[in-house]
Order: sequence, then structure tokens, then C-alpha cells
Amino acid sequence: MDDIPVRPARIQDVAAAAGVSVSTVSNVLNRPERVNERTAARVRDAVAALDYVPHPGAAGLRTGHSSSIGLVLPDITNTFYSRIARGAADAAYDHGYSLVLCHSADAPEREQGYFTMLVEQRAVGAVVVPLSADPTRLSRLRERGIPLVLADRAMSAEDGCSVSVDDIAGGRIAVQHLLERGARDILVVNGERAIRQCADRYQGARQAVRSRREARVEQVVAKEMTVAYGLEIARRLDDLPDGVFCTNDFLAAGLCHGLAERGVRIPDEVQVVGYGDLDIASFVGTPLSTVHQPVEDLGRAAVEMLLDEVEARAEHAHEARVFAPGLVVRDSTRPASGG
Amino acid sequence: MDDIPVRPARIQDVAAAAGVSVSTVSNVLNRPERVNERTAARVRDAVAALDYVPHPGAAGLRTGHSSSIGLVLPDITNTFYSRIARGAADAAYDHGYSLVLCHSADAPEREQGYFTMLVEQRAVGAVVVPLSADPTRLSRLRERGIPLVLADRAMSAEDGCSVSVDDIAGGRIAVQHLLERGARDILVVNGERAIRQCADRYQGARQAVRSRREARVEQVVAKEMTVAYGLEIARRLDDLPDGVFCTNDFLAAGLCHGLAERGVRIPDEVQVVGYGDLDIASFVGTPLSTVHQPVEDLGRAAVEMLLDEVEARAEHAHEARVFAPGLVVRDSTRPASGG
DNA sequence: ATGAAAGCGCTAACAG
DNA sequence: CTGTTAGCGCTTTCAT
Repeated sequence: MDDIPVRPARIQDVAAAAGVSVSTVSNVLNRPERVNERTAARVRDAVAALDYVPHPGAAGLRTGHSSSIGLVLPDITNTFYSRIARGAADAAYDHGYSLVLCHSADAPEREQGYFTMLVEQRAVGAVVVPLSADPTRLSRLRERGIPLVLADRAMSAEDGCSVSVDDIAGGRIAVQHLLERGARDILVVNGERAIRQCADRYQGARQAVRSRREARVEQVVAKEMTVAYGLEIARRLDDLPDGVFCTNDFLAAGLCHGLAERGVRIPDEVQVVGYGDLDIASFVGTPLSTVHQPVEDLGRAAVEMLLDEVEARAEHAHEARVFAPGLVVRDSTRPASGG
Repeated sequence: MDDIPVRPARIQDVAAAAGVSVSTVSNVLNRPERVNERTAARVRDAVAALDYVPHPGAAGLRTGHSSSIGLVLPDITNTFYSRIARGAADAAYDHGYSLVLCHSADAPEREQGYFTMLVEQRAVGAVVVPLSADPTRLSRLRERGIPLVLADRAMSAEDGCSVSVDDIAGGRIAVQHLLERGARDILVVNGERAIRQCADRYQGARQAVRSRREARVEQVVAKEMTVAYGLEIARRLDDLPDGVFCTNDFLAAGLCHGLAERGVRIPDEVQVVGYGDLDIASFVGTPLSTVHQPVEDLGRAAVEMLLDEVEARAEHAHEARVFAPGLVVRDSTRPASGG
């Protein structure tokens, strides 16, 4: 029983073994209804006997259809992106496509290099989280007519499909939650205004506050959305608010830590809501209430929209699909007080 | 300037445009030395003019060489695996191969499904983190002569290449560090003995202790390696050790939290070292000293060993490559006291 | 130095 | 219902 790699069986070998022609074998495999059940059975036996594995690459050469999808991400080790990858991988697997991982590593020339690679492979399409909003960087793909759907980035629906999470809604539910739990003096600890997500989350926060008499909101902007800056901000706070919405969980973790240092009790004195539902959210001293984003769904939907475009070219309508975030309540906001 | 997807130029079109034969174009692209510089220039112009992009898939059909590598992982959202993915993606990109992401999702039948997919695609090889140690699950690939290298799993060097991190060394340096910082009464907070990594790390810990007079080590085993169990263990501890080695950062984070609850000061009363250098390590109350694993290197090396096997079939020698972990010193162990 | 032609494994008309 | 045949885009002898 040596393992000398044998040249794999081809469709011809199967045909010979089954005593039929290659097209019959092809039909058995692809349009079984066209072939007599008896012969089909013979063919299947031959397939099994020879351990025949079809070669979709060769088929694609003939049909013009490839079966690989590109997934272009800035950084696969970032939880947000790896969750997109998981969703995309699941969807691709379910539909029988293979996913080519393109890790652009925040390097524009590498992103372009991957686009070229996808063009070479005649990928059926690509799900991409582009490095910047500049749409011309996508032209490499566009010019070749390779369908793409953008993830976590806006795109006008005429230009193609996109998937994203509704950050305005996210900000709104976070602050609504604080208000429901009795907070009235809300502080938003945000990242830079220029970041779309940050601006949106703050806008949502304001919407929530407007709907409530006697509630007020203020904003403080951190230079970076890190634990360190969250800590810093907590240390410098003059008057304590009774509710804080941090627009990401790192800021929130740092802030909680800083408040704890000052002897401030969470949630009794200050309630805190984070954003993102990262692992870290459940690890901080007081487990963090936070906004959960259905990121896997983004990845899955992106692939499915792509395949719809590919398989139904004509009827396909571009769509900018927006997913709703949800609230995860943990210890950092206190049990409903009816306030 | 409409974007009506034009049928991409083929090598024939280039040949026609340049007034040469297809084989000359092919030569210009693949063995430029064989062709006259003047004609080569004409061909290159035609390539540019037509925006010709070669089709490696078609070439592979002829040559028998594909250019895709499979990467099979239990869970791409797990930091450890996504870091492997990053290293592997970088290496694959550098060498001009495409990486097919296979997310086995801890489901054996799905893992097998991916193996079949890789066989179909005639992948040149695969880097795999198998779901279990059972080697027969790899036979699908083996029988087809698809080279593979195992990551984070042992394999006898006759059977193929593998890459892993030296967990014994990891345990040793962690505890050596505690000893150097004056700790003498060491507690190892471990995961289940059956997990190879856990057993190895403990073995390393014992090695370190043996080398030091008057030092002693004890072990407590957590049911799961989570923050919650770390916390639990800290709460139940009867007599405090002066040094704790947790065999992963989650346990360590929970433990630190639990000690803080009891008013124990870290590192003054108890010094703590974690394992893994996860993000969380720098987020816990007292930033955690921990053992860093060069995981990206694992991924990169795996791909490179694979390509060596592919490209140098004959001279290739299987190898079980073991990487050395390193120590990251943060606040949870105190500055060297010369103890 | 260049070209003609065969064929990689498969599908899809088109006949029969 | 089944077989014949012509390519898909490319590389590669083998001639010239």
C-alpha cells in the first residue's frame, strides 16, 4: 500500500471504465435527469471505483465560470474583519465557492496587487473592505467587470452592492438604554469626528437625548480609540456624568478602569455603555454593557449578494444593505429602575 | 466611456496585434531570454495596449501546476489562528500564490469537505491546523499526493513538515522570570492535563523550579481556560503564593481580577505571568507580563516549507520546525530585585 | 529566433 | 438517451 501519487483519474478514464462516452459522464455529473438511470448507476460506480474527482478549473475554462471569490481585508487579525471573514467563508462554503484570502495589510500597492491577482484568476467577484474611501482604487476590478460588494463602507447603490451596520441606530440604542436606566447627564466619549462611524454614533446619541426631556449630552473626543485614552479621560473628568457612552469597547475599558481608580462605583454612580462587543467587553472589571454588531451576517450577506449578482446578472438590483446593531446588557448599567 | 465588460484579451489577440505567433508571446512572458529583444518589445507593447492579463488557471491546466494553497483552520476569529493566517497570507503573496481560506468551524465533516475542495482545485498544497490529532483525517489529502504542513500540531518528520511553538520552553521562561524576580512559592494555574500545550507548559515550569534551590511549585487545574475560572481560583486560594504562572492570558486576567478583589497587590504581594500575549494582556488592571508566541512566523514558515516541498520535490527534507516563545515584561511582575 | 500544432480536463452544441 | 466533436486559454515539443 504505497502512497505513490497516482495521476488522478480524468473524465475519460471514467467513461472508458463505464463503457460510455465522456459526455455521458459529464451529464451524469451535471444534468443527471438527461441520462438513463441504469447507465447513470454504471457511471457512478466507475467514479467511485476510480476515485474520480472532477476538475472545476478545467470546467471553468470551458464554461467561463470560475468558482472563486476574493475577500480583500485590511487586516485579518482585527476581530471585526476576521468575523466578516468567518461569515463570508461560511456562505462561500455553503454555495460551493472557494474564498481567496487577500490580506491587504493596510498597504495600497498590495491591495492593488491582489486586485490584479483576482483579475488573473477570473474570480467571479470580490468582497472588499477597501483601504480608503477613494473609489478609483476599485477601478482595477471594475474595468474588468468583476462584480464586487463593499463591506463596512458606503457606496451609492448605482455603483454596486454594499453591506454595513447602522451606526446611528447603534448610538441611539446605547444612549436610549442609559436614559431608560435613569441617566440624564450623558457623556459621549468618542473617536475623531472625521471617522464616519464616530460621527454616526454621536448623531444617534443626540437623537436619543432629544426624545427625552431634561436629558443632556456632551461629547469628549479621544485622539485614539484605545484603552489608554479611555483611562486618561476618566482621570481628567471634572464633574461626573451619570451615564457614559463610549463609542468603542477599548475606550470603555480604559474609562471603567480610570473611574475605578477614582473610587467611582459602576453602575451605581456612573453607568457605562461601550460599542462593538469585543472580547474585552466581558473582561473588564465590571462586565460591560455594549452594542453588538452582527458582523458575521455582514460577511455572509456580502457573499450572497455577490452571488446573486453573478448568477442573476439580469434581474439583479444593487442594494446597500444596512444591518441593525443590538444591545448587550451586562453589569456596567444597572438593572432597570424605571427612571 | 461606458464600462461594458469587454471579453478580456487572450494570448491570441496579443499575438495578432504584435504580428507574431502565440508561442512567441508565451515565450516573451515566460522565457524572455529566448526571444529577440526587438520583437519582445513589440509584444510588450501589444500586451499593454490590450491590457492583456494572463490566465494562470489555463496555464495550469496545461502545465499541471496550480497556484493556490489551502489554509485550513478551525476558527478564523480566534486570534491565534488569524495570526497564522496573516503570516501565511504574507508568505503566499510574496511567492505569488493565492491562499484559499478554509474555515472548518470545528466541524469534522466540513474539514473533509474542504479537503475535497482542495483536491478538486488541484491545490499545490495545504497548511492545516487539523481538528484533532487523528492523522487519518488527513488521508483525503495524502492519498492524492497533496503536500501538507501541519501547524500547531506535532507530526513525525517522516510524515511531513510541521511548525509549532515550544511550549516547554514557554513554561520554563515564564517561571524562570518569576524566580528571577524573587518569587519562591510558585503556583501554576493550568488547563486540563490532556491538552498537550498545558502539559508542556507545566513541564517547563517544573524544569525552571528544579534549577533553583528552595523554590517550590504547585499546580491547580481549571476546568476551562477562561476569565471566569481564573477569577474563581483566585477567590478560593487559601495561602497565597508569591508567584503565579497562568498557562493562558484569560486565566491570568481572571486571576488578577480575583486577587484585586481580595485586596492583594500585584506585583508587590503576588507576581503574575500569563501566556499568549493576547490583546487582553495589556488591558487587565495591572498590565500582564506574559509569554509571547511568534505565531505569524508559524504561518509564514508553514507556507515556505510547503513551497519548498512543492518546488524542490526531490531534495526536500521534511522538518518539524519549532519556534521559541519570548517573554514580555509588563507591570504584573516587579522590576528585577536580584532575588 | 520564431511558428505550427497538439493537448491539459472538461462542457456543450449538434447529431444520431 | 447517447456519442462526436470543437474548443476554453495556455504551454510546449518539434520544425523551420
